[in-house]
This record gives sequence, structure tokens and C-alpha cells, in this order.
Amino acid sequence: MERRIRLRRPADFERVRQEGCSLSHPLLVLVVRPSGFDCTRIGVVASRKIGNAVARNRARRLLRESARHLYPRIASGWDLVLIARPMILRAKEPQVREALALLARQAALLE
RNA sequence: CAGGUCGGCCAGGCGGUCGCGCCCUGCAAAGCAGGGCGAGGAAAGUCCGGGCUCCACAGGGCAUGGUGCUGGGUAACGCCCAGGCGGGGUAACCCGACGGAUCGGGCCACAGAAACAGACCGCCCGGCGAGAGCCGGGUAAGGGUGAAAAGGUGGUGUAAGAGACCACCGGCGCCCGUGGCGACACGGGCGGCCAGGCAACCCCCACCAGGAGCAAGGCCAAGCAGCGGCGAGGUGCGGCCCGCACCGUUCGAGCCGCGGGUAGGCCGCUCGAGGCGGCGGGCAACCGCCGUCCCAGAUAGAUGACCGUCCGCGACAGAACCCGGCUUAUCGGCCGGCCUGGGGG
RNA sequence: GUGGGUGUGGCCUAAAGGCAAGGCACCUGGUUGUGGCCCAGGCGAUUGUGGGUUCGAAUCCCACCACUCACC
Repeated sequence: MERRIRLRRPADFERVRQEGCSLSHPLLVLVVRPSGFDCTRIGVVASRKIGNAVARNRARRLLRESARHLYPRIASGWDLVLIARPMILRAKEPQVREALALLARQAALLE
């Protein structure tokens, strides 16, 4: 997933998590807020609760890969933050993608 | 063959599709195309040591902290190598904070007479007493206590005894000789056995250490607003004092409280005490010379997903300025040296 | 990145190198018509883990683990 469509700055993360709406699933949490631009940007978070550095990297990679496959079908003009939950370490990529698609449909971002 | 011990190495492979970061080249550019590179042996814990950067410059004294057999290696070390000594193991081999207890202070619970100073039961002598025994003195062999109580055996000696004396053995101190750079070892002589342990208690001795840390430090851009109180000292060095320098005591350094602004980008940023190969020196750690290679540089933080296939369904685990060590975690596999036991030729 | 702190029964705290103490909780009995309060008795500890120093370690030293705080 290219960096230009990623959330980068700490202030962006702070704004989305303060002002956005959140939807949860056992594997992850999705936070949504209108971006004010045409494009949609996505940020990925794994806290120390997930585990050590290897586990946190694994969780972020799963979320990024799922978002990459779904990105063309997601509506434009939103900022998304994906937060990993501990259960995600036991899942494989298609399950994570399915969970993300479910949350995106609930948020009316996906068809 | 079995068991042990020491050392070194590997860390799923191959093929395909989609995807990520950096660098180079081409195109005028957003970008696209091609090529190259892309986590570890511990990247970890942050327990030590250095490089690098800033703190204006260096000095003296007192503290504080660390290390602790000897020699060597190294940029340096609390690391490594070799050796000595002590301990463990049949052995290969492993382990060791391993300087000083007559400078001084402190501690050694309980038990025990007594924990570094003395005598409870004993033994012996003298006196008293009809006697049991009592009093005074000598003694430290035997008993008892304890983790620890004036070296062991045999003799001489004695009232009873005792290194009081003698022989041998063991330990300690001093002196001399030999070997070794040295720690130390071996041999000889003398001395008295005056008599403990703990310095991972203070301490003494020797050696070492200025402070902070890449959020160091430098550049660019953007933004802002002051007010009130205390006030003669404050800052540069971290602990203190001296010295030196700077700012300040009318125009107010600094501190405290309230309030206001920013949290973007670039450099540092990877070529290094570097890897590999050869030759030479050294027992080794390691060093020198020559050749050759370029091997992550991210900044919400790049290595992943899916499919096929093989083995045994693959552990611990992710660079964040860089190196040298230590320690800890780790499924399993491969190679080699040595030791012990058994069997065969 | 740097520098501190803590770890003791289920919980909260004690303990100058010498038998790990107390309160709450829990259990049993008493008191009461019943429960609480109260009284008596009892159970319950690898002192975070592993080594070392010492005759002897919760205490001293080293390494590790977990939690936690402060600063930039």
C-alpha cells in the first residue's frame, strides 16, 4: 500500500480517533472520519497489548494487506484508522479481509 | 557402539502471481519503465566499554563510583587469550570478586566457663575439717558447648600438666639460592608455635573514571502577547570548595504563578576499529601486508499475502547513530577435536 | 535514550545477618430466636526466579523476570 494514501502525521491519527466513529470486530477496530479531500487515507495501529515487535509487525502487515485488496472498492473522501486486536494473531489474511469488509459495509463505505 | 566433554556452522529450500522501501539510469515533470539492494545470531535486555556530537578553556583539593592473582591482546573494557594458585570430576574438562585481617573501628545470635578473653566439670598441690566437703593456688591433657576454642603422632618431663623440651610430619613468618618477564614453584637455613573468622561491613593499598546524549548537534520554514509576585545573586560542571570567565544588583539576572505560540521539512545517516581470500608473525587472543567487494537506512516506521512442490508443518525473535563484549531466549539439524566404558581385528 | 522505585500467606503492611510478626479475610466453637458486632481457637509463606559470600541470607553481592514512575 503506497505511502501517499497512508495516514502519516500524529495529528491526523489524533483527529480521526477523537472525532471519528468507531466500529468493532473481534479481530480489529475501524475508526472513520471525513477527510475533506477526494482521496481516502488509511492508517494502521498495533499497540503493545498485541505483543512484542514481531507480533505488532505481523498485525500491521495483515491489516495493510487486507486494506490494499479492498481499497479500489472503498468510497473516496474518508480517513480510516485500523486498530489491531490480540485475536488477529491467530487469523490468516482472508479472514482479516472479510472482517474489514464487514465493518466497511456497516459504515456504508463499501457498496 | 554407548555415554560424556569442548568448539564451529545453518536458521526451511525451489518455482509462480500480486504488493512495499531505498539507490542508480532514461524521459521536461507528477509519474512511468529498466536494473540493483533490502533484518539477526541474538537485531533483544540495556549490564559494561569506546567512537561521534555539544557543553568557552584548562588547573588544584576533598568527596563519589568502579575494577581487584600474573603476563599479554585491544580504540577501550567488568571482555578475550595464555599461565599460576585453589576447588570439583575416573578422565577429557569445568568453576573461582583470587590484593590486604600485627593501621584502626565494627560484628560473630543461641549454646557455652570463655568468641579473643578467660576456667564449668575435671586433674594436681597446700590449708581447714571426724566426714561429705569448703577455701587458696597451679594446669589446659581429658569431658561438655558451638560453624569456629592455644597443630598431629610418639617420647622426655612433672605434684598434675602443657612446644616447656626432643624427633618426624603439617602449616605460618623472615632470609638465601635455583628456574620463570611475572604470579609462583622447588630446595636450604633460622624463628617461635603469641592463640580465629568476616573486608560481596566500614576501611587501607594499587589502578581507572569530566558531564550529557543522534529527541546529541546544525540548517530552513511557520507562529506568538504579555501580566502579576518574589528578588541579589545567577550561569558556565555533573557532588562540594578554591580559582577563572560571563550576565546582573537605578534601566531587574534568575525563580514562581497565570496566559499565549509551535510540534513541519532537510542534514547528521551510513565506507566501517568493515566483510571475504591469500601470505607472514605469534602457543593463542590478535596483529601486519597484499588483493578484492560495497552489503538496510526507515520516520505511524519498509520483507507480506496467495498458490504449487519437497522434508520433519520451521524455534527464539524485527535494524532506528555506529562498533567491541557480556547476559538472557531458542524447535531442530550438520561438522570436527578430545575423554571414559564395552566389543571386534 | 537516560535515571530511579517496588516485589513477603487470598488482600494490606512489619521484620540493624540469627525462630518470618500483625491486621483484614477464611474455617471451627461460644454468645444470640436468627444474622452482624464481640470472645476463644485454628488453617494459610519456594520472602519474584537462579546463583554466590557467610557457620547462618527476606536482609549483603551478581545475573534474570514482572510491574511501575520521572525526564528529554
